[in-house]
Amino acid sequence: MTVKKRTHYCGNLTISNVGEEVILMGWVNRRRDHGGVIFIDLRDREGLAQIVFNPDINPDSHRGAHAIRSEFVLAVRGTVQGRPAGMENPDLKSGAIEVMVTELEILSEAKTPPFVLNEDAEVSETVRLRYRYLDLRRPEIQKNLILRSKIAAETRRYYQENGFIEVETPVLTKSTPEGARDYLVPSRVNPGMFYALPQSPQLFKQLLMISGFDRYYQIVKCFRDEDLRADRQPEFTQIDVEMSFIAEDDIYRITEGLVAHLFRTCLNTKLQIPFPRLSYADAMEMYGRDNPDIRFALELKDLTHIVRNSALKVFSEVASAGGVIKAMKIEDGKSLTRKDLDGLTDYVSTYGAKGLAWARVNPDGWTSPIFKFLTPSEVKDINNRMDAKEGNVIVFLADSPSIVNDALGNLRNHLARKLNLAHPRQYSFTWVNEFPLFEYSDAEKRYVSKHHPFTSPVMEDIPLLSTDPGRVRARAYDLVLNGTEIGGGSIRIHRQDIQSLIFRTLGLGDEEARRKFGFLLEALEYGTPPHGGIALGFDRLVMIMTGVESIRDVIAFPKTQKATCLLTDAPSEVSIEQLMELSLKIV
RNA sequence: GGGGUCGUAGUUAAGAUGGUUAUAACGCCGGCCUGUCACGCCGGAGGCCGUGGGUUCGAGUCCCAUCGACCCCGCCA
Repeated sequence: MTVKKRTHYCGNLTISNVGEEVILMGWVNRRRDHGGVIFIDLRDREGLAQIVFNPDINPDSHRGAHAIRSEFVLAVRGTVQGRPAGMENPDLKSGAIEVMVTELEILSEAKTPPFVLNEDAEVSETVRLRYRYLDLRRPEIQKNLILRSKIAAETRRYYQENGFIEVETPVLTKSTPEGARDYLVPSRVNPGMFYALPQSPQLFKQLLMISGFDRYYQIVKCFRDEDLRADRQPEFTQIDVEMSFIAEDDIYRITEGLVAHLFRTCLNTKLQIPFPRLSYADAMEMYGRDNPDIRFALELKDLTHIVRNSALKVFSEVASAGGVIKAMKIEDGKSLTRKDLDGLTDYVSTYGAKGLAWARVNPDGWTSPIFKFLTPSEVKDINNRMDAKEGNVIVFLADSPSIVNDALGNLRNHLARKLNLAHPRQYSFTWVNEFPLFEYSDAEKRYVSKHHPFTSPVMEDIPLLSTDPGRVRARAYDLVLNGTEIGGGSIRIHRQDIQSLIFRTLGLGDEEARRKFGFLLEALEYGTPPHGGIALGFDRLVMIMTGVESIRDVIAFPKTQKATCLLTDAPSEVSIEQLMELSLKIV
């Protein structure tokens, strides 16, 4: 056989290659047999090229081409020629040319694939994941992973050029309390002992600052044994960053620079930096969530002061019980039918809301189930507060602050999707900061860190640690893109005494703190620079940059919602010998 | 742990109120076809209706359980 070495990618051939003899290797995307001439679309990662088998030109190859089926792997030698006039295919990058085959070698035959993968045929995800290696042949998926690779490469380039050092941290490490459930790995040489897979390299990057690396980054796998969602996998990737001798602004600036660099180099999109900043309190007040999508307005307005003494009991009773009444104005209320409005009540019920009131604004009042319970002045005050005009719809929710914010904050996103208020190709970033340091856990009956226990409190709030921990603000910040938290970080505690104070507030005794984090507390005593950092959710960033809805579409071999792999069938049982070697017994 | 949607040829789906042999499209196989590109035309094969139980003279269809996929709540410092 004389066919030897590939000379070109199929998808890269253009009119400029006409006349050249080329050797292509790739998969059969589709075969069109006309009895005489046979056309095959040959596919590789760069695209398609039409190759032609003509009995008059090369009878041998033409005979061989009869046996060819979908997904066979071929090597062909041939000459690039311009297509006859009128035969060009404008849908194909290489549509102006074709390759007249002079020599064919079938490198590999293929079983008929379980699903057609050469067009956007809809296939269930179960089948796709079962045969992921075939699914990954589809250009749409390849495109995502190729962009992911580029984003990773540009991330490394950016941090390298800005004086950051990539350091790898252990995957087998120590289980720590607080935070997500750990994945555990038994130690054979230490029976009864376990490593944990890292939820993030948090402590290691702080130790690296103590070691004097000054600027660290890493693109790193993290593991959290929690339930999955459309944007959550048990193993995921972070862009992890830490810097010494800095404050919040330094993190903001370097991170804005990264994101702008990535969008410019990978999407050819110019971002407006610096990004706007929003306090946690303002975000909750205006948007009901700490990760607001600010591509659209739909702001929440507090009406509690207006309806506190209303004859409408749901309002007055909630207000006197310490709850709030908030409302949202939908500009184009006419697009919502009565049925739609009732549907919104169902929607908010998943967030614990017991009901949702609505009002259509007319010139002479409202069309609303609650209209007759409100005084004309209450209606007028609400209209003024909401800046309501004819044709608007106002929705109201009365409940505890957390339910109102949760329900309306999610309803806000829901409505934006339903009414197409958010442009998919618009990228609206915002920083959210001044988070509370702690939140009270009803389940554990104690304060827990909202970010993590190494987050520095705002200095002037330190006295509150002993009197009112819930009011202590953290030097923490999240980066939010189009309503998704794509990153978060903080300025860390660099003093051992304050770190101990925080542990105590969390209900962690000195002895326990020593046992769990002794190495960090000790390290803090050996000269620790002020430091802080951030971690960006790499998969989520790639999701938004590729425009896909599922994190599984940017991960080559993702897990199902039950955290299994349909391809490898992991997790699976292990032999009794393996268990014995690890001193493990299944309970 | 909880709520919801779904499961029928290889794939995607249709199968009112239970009733002969379970449909269609694409794919697959065979034949014809020398300019197609979602090629076309003719013919054909292909099914434990996710699984197990129940109701019934009779179940793809009704009931119960169970398995699996997806979305959501809780959870995710």
